[in-house]
Order: sequence, then C-alpha cells, then structure tokens
Amino acid sequence: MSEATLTSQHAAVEPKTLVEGAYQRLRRDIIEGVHPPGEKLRVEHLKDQYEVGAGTLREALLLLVTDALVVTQGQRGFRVAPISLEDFEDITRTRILLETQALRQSITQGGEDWEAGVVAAFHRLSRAEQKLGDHDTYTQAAAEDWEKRNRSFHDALISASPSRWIRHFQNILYQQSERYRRISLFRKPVPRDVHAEHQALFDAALARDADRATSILTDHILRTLDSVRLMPPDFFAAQLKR
Amino acid sequence: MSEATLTSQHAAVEPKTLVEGAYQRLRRDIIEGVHPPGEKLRVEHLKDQYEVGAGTLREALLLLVTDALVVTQGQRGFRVAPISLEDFEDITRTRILLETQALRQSITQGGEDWEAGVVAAFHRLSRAEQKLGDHDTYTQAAAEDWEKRNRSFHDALISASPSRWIRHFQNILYQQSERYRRISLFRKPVPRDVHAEHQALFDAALARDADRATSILTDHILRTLDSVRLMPPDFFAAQLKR
DNA sequence: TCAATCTTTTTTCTCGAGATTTTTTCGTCG
DNA sequence: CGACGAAAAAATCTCGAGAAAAAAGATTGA
Repeated sequence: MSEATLTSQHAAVEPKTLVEGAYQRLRRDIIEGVHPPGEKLRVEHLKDQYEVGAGTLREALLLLVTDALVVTQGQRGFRVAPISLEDFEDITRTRILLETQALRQSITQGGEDWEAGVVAAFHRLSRAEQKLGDHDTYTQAAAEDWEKRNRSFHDALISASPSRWIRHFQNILYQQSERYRRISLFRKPVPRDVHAEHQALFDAALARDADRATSILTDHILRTLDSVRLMPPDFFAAQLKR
Repeated sequence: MSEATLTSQHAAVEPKTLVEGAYQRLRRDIIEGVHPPGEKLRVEHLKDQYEVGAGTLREALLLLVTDALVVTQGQRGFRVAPISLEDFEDITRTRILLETQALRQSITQGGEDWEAGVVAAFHRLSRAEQKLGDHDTYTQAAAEDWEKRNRSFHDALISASPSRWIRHFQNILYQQSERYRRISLFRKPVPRDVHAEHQALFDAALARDADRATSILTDHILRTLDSVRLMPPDFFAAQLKR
C-alpha cells in the first residue's frame, strides 16, 4: 500500500533518510517552542546544530512548510510560523468543523475494530491522567506521555472516518494547536477536569450517540481556547523578527 | 503583512527563485496531466527538462508535497500522486464541507468590497461562458480562460471568510479536483448548463440567502462528481507504476 | 542629527560530484 | 523452466563550494 500518500505526519516512523531525521527533530523543537514563533531559521547555523549538510537542512525546512510550521518567502530564507490569538481561534474553529464531522462518520460507520481501538486508547489515557492526578508522581515525562496518549485517543475516535483528507487536515491542525498549548500552558499541569470530559466523550461515542458526542467534542476543543485567551495581552506581540 | 504565511498556493506570483519557477511549471504540468498520476518523477531526467540543477529540482518536488500533488517515500524518490474514484469522492465531499462553511461566513460577514469582487468575477466568468457557448469561437485558449475565471469566481465568493485555514485547505482541494477534471473531461466543452448554476449561486449570494446559496453550491460541486463517475471503469486502473 | 549612498559582511540560493541505496540484469543451480 | 543470488546499472541522497542576493555597517553631505 502506498501508505505515504497522505499523512506523512507524525507517527514514530523510523527516519529512512537524513532529511526525514532532521525534519522530525526540527518539527519537535518547533512544537515544543525551542524555536519560538517568528524566529529566523538560518541554514548555516542549524546545519551544525542538527549535524547535516546545508542542502539537507533546506529540504527538511521545505518539508516543514507542508505542516505550516515554517514559512518561506522568496529570497529571504525560512522562519518559524508566527502565532496570534486570531490564528488560534481560526485553528480551533476549523478543527471543530473537521473533527466533529470525522467523529460523526466514525460513530456511524465504525466497526468492532474501531470500538476496540477507542477502548484501548481511552484506557491508556485514563492511566496517564491518573498519574497526573497524583501530584507525587507528576513529572515532565508523565506530561509528555499524557500528550501522546491524548492525541492517540483523539486519533482513535476519528480513525473510522473514511475521509483521508479530513484526517490529513485534522493532523495538521492538531499539530498546530499542540504548539499553542505547549507554548502557552508551558508545562503547567492540565488544569480543568479533563478526565471527566474524556469519559463523557468516550461514553457517547461507544453509545453511538453522534449528536451528543460531537457536542461534547466541540466544548472540549473550545475549552482549550480559554487557556490561551488567559495569556497576558502582550504575549503574542513578543515575536522575534530578526 | 506576512502574506506568505498560508496560501503559497496558486496566484500569478512572479517566481523570485529558480525553485519557485520549477515548482510552478511542475505543478501546472501535473495538473494538466503532462505528468500522469502515478508516474515516477526521476530527478536526473527532469532537471534537464526544467533546466535546473538536481538539488533545485528536488526542492521543487518537496514543495509539491505540500499540495499533495507529489508523494515521496523513504529512499525511493518521488511520484505523481495517484488518483482514484474514492479519492475524488473524498475530495468532493471535503470540499463541500469547507467551501459551504466559507461561503456562509462570507455571506454573513462580507462587506461592500466582497460584493463588488463577486459582481466583477461573475461578470468576467459570464463573458467567458458566452464565448464557450458560441461554438465558432471555441478554442483551447478560451477553455483555459474559463478555468481561470471559474476559479476566480469561486474564490471571490468565499473571499470574505475570516478563516485563513479553511481557505488554505480549500485551495489545495480545488487544485486537486482541477486535476481530476482536466484528466477526465480532457478538453471537452463544459457539458451541462453550468452558467445557470453560476447565475443562481450569484443571485443567492448577493441576496444574502446563505441556506439557498450553500445548497446550490453543494449541488454544483456534486455535479462535477458525475462527470468523473462516467469514466470507463478501468480508467483509474491505468496508472503507471514504474 | 538625520538621511542617503556606498562598502562590507552575512545569508541564501544554486550547482556538480561523490557515497548509499535501490532496482535491474544476468548467470547458475535445482 | 523457474528460482535464487550475485554483479552491474540506475537512481537517490548527501555534501561542500561558488554565485547571487539581502542585510548590516560605514561614509559622506546637508
């Protein structure tokens, strides 16, 4: 199967080439804020940092344009995609549009394998949330783990959607919003009672109640908007321009 | 303004670099079917054809991955994205989802400048359709012209949508469906009475009747599906694999 | 002091050649 | 005759250096 058709995205795919390796590491660093929004990405600098040739790094940067994590203009090199509150609102709303549609399709058309995947992902996520609840065992690694499992859960929910394109776009948007979350919340323990939301979402999905599930999902996604809205007003203004 | 943020897409932007030039010509050739779906894109061959270096051509191909017109897998080079009936159905449905949403927003929030743009684009499109109606003046150039103006009209309709992301994704999908149309219809004069549809769409939009407009738009987009469905059954099977 | 112009420095873009990997070819064996 | 495997060919991937462009800095004149 030509599995590489869409969704070159995420996944722990072993990099078969130096370009892919540099691409994955760069993407992680951008999402985690190592390279903050607006930062100039100078090839001559980064090629040493990532231990590849100049041309190779250029190609990795070009691949990141696909994810809209890097922008390029004419003869002026590369730059980390800027962020703004309007952009995040746009991302959130568009994500809701796509993800609710995909969820609806999954609930309608998903089979036993879909159910099994959802159950498994929810279970793993619950365990991670349990860990985060115990303040004794809260660690950086546990938070990273939660991020991964949270995504897996959302992916599992919509995995039965027959639309590759919706899933493709959803991947891009999820990645984008993850960057906003990482940068804004910045390693703050997950605040609101997110487990209850996940539980409700899980119940509605398995009960095949599409209307209820999409409604919960919408609220769920919208709530992440509030966290970002609470950032200091000048937060988005502080973007490196040179 | 950082206009290059999203939508590096289309537009008659003067290529400021060899990579961009090769990218634009390659994209045109893929959409027009010069490089058919599934074709292997060998760098050593193409670099002579497009008169650039190997590295430069590689970068152009990487940019086309953004548009999902080219796929790349690991250590096995580049390939024109394959096509299939399911893919086109997916493209069509996803396009409807995004484009109706954008149209609704435009109708709700569009101002005078939006109206003016729609009126102008519709006028230009009508003239082109008039020309195509006269079978005397039917030419290849006129058909090309119609393609451009048709896209401009659709763009104008949704131009007042505040969502850059929806417009970004819509651009990609429109480009995709254009490739399907070009390959399948293959320079056949636009069959059905498309002008009447455009007229109805135009009227509903300017009357600010969002429900009617989106309904017409949905039918309008769906109808292009029929043309492709009428292709011979083995049409999609004939994809070059080497 | 400020603005404009010229020079220097930095950065991007481009190319060709070498190293790896994949694909094809071809001979050998069961 | 088909299958297996090694050698050859082709293609991809990678790198460093040179050309072109942009940015930074210095100089001059009002």
